[in-house]
This record gives sequence, C-alpha cells and structure tokens, in this order.
Amino acid sequence: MSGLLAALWVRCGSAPRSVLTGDAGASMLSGVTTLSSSGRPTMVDVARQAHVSLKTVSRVVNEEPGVRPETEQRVRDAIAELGFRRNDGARQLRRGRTASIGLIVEDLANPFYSALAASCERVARLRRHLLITASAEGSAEREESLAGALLARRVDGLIVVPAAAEHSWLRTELSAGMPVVFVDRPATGVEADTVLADNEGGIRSAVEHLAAHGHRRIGFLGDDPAFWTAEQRRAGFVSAVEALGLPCADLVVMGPHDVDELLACMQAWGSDEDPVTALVAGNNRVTIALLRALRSVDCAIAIVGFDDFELADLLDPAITVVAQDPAKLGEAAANLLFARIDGDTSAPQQVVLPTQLIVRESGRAV
Amino acid sequence: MSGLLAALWVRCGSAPRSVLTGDAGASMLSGVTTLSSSGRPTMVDVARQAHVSLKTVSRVVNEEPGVRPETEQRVRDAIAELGFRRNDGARQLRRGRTASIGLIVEDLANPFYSALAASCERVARLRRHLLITASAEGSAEREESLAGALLARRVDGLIVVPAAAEHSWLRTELSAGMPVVFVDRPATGVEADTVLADNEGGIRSAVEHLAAHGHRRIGFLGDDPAFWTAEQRRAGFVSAVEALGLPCADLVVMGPHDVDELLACMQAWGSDEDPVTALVAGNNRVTIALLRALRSVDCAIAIVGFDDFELADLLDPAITVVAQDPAKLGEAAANLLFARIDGDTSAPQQVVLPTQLIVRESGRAV
DNA sequence: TTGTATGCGTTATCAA
DNA sequence: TTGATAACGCATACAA
Repeated sequence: MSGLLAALWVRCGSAPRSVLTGDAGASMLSGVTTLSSSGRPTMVDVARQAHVSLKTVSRVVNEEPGVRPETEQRVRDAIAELGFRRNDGARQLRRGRTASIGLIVEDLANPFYSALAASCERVARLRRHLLITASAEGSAEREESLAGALLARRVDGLIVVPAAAEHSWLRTELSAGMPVVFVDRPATGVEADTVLADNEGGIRSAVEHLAAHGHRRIGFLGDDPAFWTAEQRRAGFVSAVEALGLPCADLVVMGPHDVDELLACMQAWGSDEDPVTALVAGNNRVTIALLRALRSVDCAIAIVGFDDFELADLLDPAITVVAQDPAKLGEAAANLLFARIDGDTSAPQQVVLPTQLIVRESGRAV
Repeated sequence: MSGLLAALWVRCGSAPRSVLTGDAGASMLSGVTTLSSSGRPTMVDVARQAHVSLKTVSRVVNEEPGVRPETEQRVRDAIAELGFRRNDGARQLRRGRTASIGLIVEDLANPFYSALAASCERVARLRRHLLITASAEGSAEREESLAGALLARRVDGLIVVPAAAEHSWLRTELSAGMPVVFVDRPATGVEADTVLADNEGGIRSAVEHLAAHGHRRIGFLGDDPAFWTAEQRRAGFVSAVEALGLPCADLVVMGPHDVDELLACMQAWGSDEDPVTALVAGNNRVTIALLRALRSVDCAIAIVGFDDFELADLLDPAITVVAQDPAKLGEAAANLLFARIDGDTSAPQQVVLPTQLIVRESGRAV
C-alpha cells in the first residue's frame, strides 16, 4: 500500500493545492492525499497526512530535538507513504549555502584533469558537498560562461584550471569574498589562491638526471608556448642547463609536433658533429608523439618525459619521467577552497607541489 | 566607479533590507545602494537602483519583450553597477527545473568513466544543463546516498553506472517519472533505460580473430565475476568458443589476478600436451596485469584484450584489442536521458552499442 | 511539545 | 509598457 500511495504523486500533479496556513486552515485534518502543484510531495503534504504542522515535519526531517516519539513516527510514516524527499533547492535558498562547489577544467576526459576532478570530488564528498564539473575545452569564452553559470547557482566555491588569458571578469566576485582557487596554472589580472606543480624543479631534476648519465648535449621539445606550463618548463630547461654549464643554444623547439617535424629535429640534432644524445619532452603529449616518431626510425637517444603515463614501464626502454600528481593538486586545491569557505580570509596563497623523478631506463646513456 | 560600487556588496552585507513593495513603498525612488541581507544584490536592489519595479528587472534579465529600450538601459546599468547575478536557485524553485543532471560512476579518475562523464557533460552543456558528478567507489551504500543527494537537489535526470546489486530504492522515483538512465551495466529490480556495450559480441570477435589465426586452444582471463561485465564476457567467451567447436573446459579463470597467479596459469596452460596458444583478457586491468606478468618470462603467446588503452600500439607486440567507446556510451545515455526529460514516456529502452576489434599484432600466431 | 508567520530571490498572473 | 502580488518549498524567529 505504501508503494501505491507513493507512486500516486505523479498522477495528482495538477491537483489544486490546499493551503495549510491562513484563515481557512481548518482543512488541516482532512487526511486527503492532495499534493502540491509541482507534482512532488512537500512538507506541507506530509504535515497534512500526519496531522501535524509544517514546522513539526521540518523538525523531524532535520532531526531537531523536541518532538514526541509518537508524533515523530506519524511524520516518518507519512514521509514514507508519500515518498517525500526534501527539496534542497528551497532549503538552500533559505539558508544561503548550496553545499556544492564548481570545477572548471579544460577537458574532463583527459586523465590529468579527471584525476584532479576525482580528488576534488572526494574532498567535497567528505565535506558533504556536491561537485559540479564542466569542461571549458580551452575556450576563454566558454570558461567565463561556465563560471557564470556556476556562480549563478551560488556554488560555495570555485576551482578553476584557467584557460582564459585574463580573469578580470572574476574580480568583482573575488573581492566580494567568493572563494576561488586556481589550479595547474595561475590566473592573470587577479590575485587569488593558486595551486601549482613545481614545473621548474621537475625539469631541473630531468636535466640533472641526464647530465649524471653523461649527457652533455640535451635537447628540449616543448609544447605550444601559449600554454603557461609549456613556457615554464622551457624556461626551467634553459636555466637548468645553463646552471650545469651545458649548451642550449638551438636545442629548444616549442610548438605542436607531428612525426615529420620530430624526425627532422632528430635528424638535425643527431647529424651534428657534437650530436644531441638526450631529449627532455615537455609534456605527456610531446613524449608520446616522440615515441611514435622514434618507433619508425632506428635512433637510440635518451629520453625523459614530463608527466607520467600508464605503461611507461612496459615500453622498451621503460620511460623515465617527471611525475606530477594531479590527485594531490586537486586535493590541495579543494582543501584550500574549503578553508576559504570555512572563513579563512588571510592573504591569497600560492601552493607549489613537488614533482617526482621516476627513474626507469630511458634516461641512461645510449 | 562601477567597480567601486560593485565591490560594495560584501561590506553592506548586514544592512537591513528595505522593502520595495507594500504600503510603505514610497522609498522606491531613494536610489540608495542598500543590499539584501544575503550580501548579494537581488532583483529588488537592481529595481531600486534603476527606479523600476522588480518585474521590470526580471523582464530585462530574462530578455522578455515589452520593455522600453530606455528603461532597459537603466536596468542594465544598475545590474552592472551592483554586480548583480541572478540567483538560479531561486529561479529553479519557482520554475521547477534545475537545468542540471546528475551522474554517478564508480570512480571519476578511471579513464573509462571520465571519458563517459566528459561526453555526458558535453551533451548537458549543449542542452544548457550543468552536470553534477559523483563517485560511488563501488559502494552500494554510497551510491544510494549520492543518488539521494542528487534527487534532493531535484536534478532533472540521473545517469548511473550501477554499483548496487539492488535498485528497488529507486522504484518510487522511477515510477513517478524521474528520468534515470543506467550505463555500462543494467540495474536489477527495476525497469529503466539502459545503455550497454555489446560485451558478448566483442568477446566473440576476439575469439574469432584468434581462431582465424589458427589458435585452437584459447584461454580466458576474466575479472571478478561479481562485476556484471566480467560475467557477461565470460559467458560470451564460452559460447563463442563452443560455437567454433573449440575446447574451453578448464580454460577460464576469473577473479583478481596478481603476477604470480597469472604466471601459474601460463605455466599450467603452456605445459599441456596441447598447449594454450592464445589468451583473451576480460578487461583493461587484466590485460595490463597480464602484460606485466609476461614481461618477466619469455613466453610467446597471442593476446587479445577487452578495452583499448593508450599506447597499446607502441608495445611490442602492439596489442590487439576489443574497444568499447566510453564516450559514445555516455553520449547515448545522455541523449536518452534528455529525450525523457523532454517528455518521452515510451517504454524503457535498452541500447546496446557495438564494440570494435582493433587488429594490431598480438593476436597473430606465435 | 507544537504551531504561526515571515522571508529567501525568483517567476507568473493579472491588473493598470 | 509597467507594476502589485502571490506563489515556489523550506527554515527560522517567535508564540502558545
């Protein structure tokens, strides 16, 4: 019978709502299962069913003390019978907090961002918050409109992997105290909490590893320098190489790489009188493109890649990499965000997380 | 000046709210920037600032026709000056739709689920909806509580990769017309829209591929049969092998596999008088465990794995796989969901998406 | 222990 | 073209 009644609430959807409060409130004890216009039972419906007031239902639902056990049971029965579920939207409107946070990444399908998202969600879940995720797909415009949508929903905080070159459109919210944390890359034009990986240190460890294995001419293949991280790593490479007194003139190539371009590089750098014997790849994408390119030629060269990837250890040779930890990045960002949500109003922080050199085989002398 | 005023709304947070409507409404033309108690400007604040009524602001914000351009401009100026942003929570309370959908997966960090999530989000974005993502981490209890949280927020629909063995707790919502789509595995105990991959067909294509290369004794390494997909693939293997008149007794091993166990299998199956010459791995995880195990021994055996993975083509030999398309699964699920949201009340559908055999090298005779 | 009245910020209805 | 007023479903101060 409970099931039957519970299933009733759709079919009564358009029934006129009977008002509980007000002058004509005498109908309170009617016991008729007439539901509100939204098609779902509300606290008012439960109250009518249980012959109590709206407030008493609210007390039971929110587990407030001071309800006689007998009354409480009546309310619980009514809740079960009607299939009532509290409308958190209405609750949040009243209370001013949505118990949700927003996350904007470049592409949720990318393992780096999904690992980041997963740990944000885990932290949010522990804090009884929900995570709303959106992909900006590298578009500044989409980033802004998604952020707008999230802010319009009054998320309690926002984590952003910035795509836009300019974030002054966030300034109003920021100075109004809206908690926002940037991850992986800093925002420009605003001052805000930021969580970054130690790109420079990571590249340095790669260069030092190669140098320790006797490599003296090391090339750098970076991604499009329009990416902030690509540029950071390029700069890190140059300074690391120079710090070791090694050459780097003409040994840095940036930009998207196809197989032909990579092979041309290998060709040029390898046929030198003092040939390049090792390469640092600026990120995952470059590393993999490089591996595909090298597969087609018989060219022994040492490699260290930035970003770890699944099966790096199963390749021949196993690839030595500088690993970031996207899960830790996400966790740090979420923790920082919740500290702000909890009221921390200290100056914006910049957190830099260390990278880890995972030594396999590909960095050795060849 | 706009910026200054805009930034004002935090600091005025606790100022008493002046009422626009009602008997004492003469203060409407005051022009003083006093904000509502929530600390953010509302339509009432904008109305006061622009010397119009609340409803006119609403008209402008929602781009309803019938507002004099001059009036509209005043309202827009006030909006910019105050940094007003519509509260979508309140809007949704009034309109009864949240313009958001929920997605529950096992683990957002898993590339399979993140690809699925990304395409759900993309479809949602095109439909101007937001996606709320949550990981149940394999726990039926967590799945139920997350679903409860999403339903309490009145998401317009729910996509679930089911973890629980029993979904009767969803029956009330389901029969009330709440749009719910299950992906990757069917729900039990309820009838609902479901999007699945063709596990059986995929396995069959793997077996036939191996048979075409002359393999007659083929082993199957599956995952824990508690996973619905693992069991489906096991059953698919048995029927495919039998359909070809090949043996399969004692050639199926299920369950989590560590390196030792896998090596023991290889040992047993390989030392037979009629040795196993090929293996089908039941999923990504098993395939990779198998590759790691095989790396430590010198054992030439043909392999076809279920699930494609990055770099499968760079291994030696390149791994032949049965590929599912998680993005297509997510897209199909989201499209089905939005059809329901749009009012499609036809009988629950079951969509089965084809898999694709990607032939590389590892399936050949060895 | 229980109930009444009001407001959260918006949209919708109806009137001017 | 514009405005007054009543919901939406809940929480909260205050009464009884």
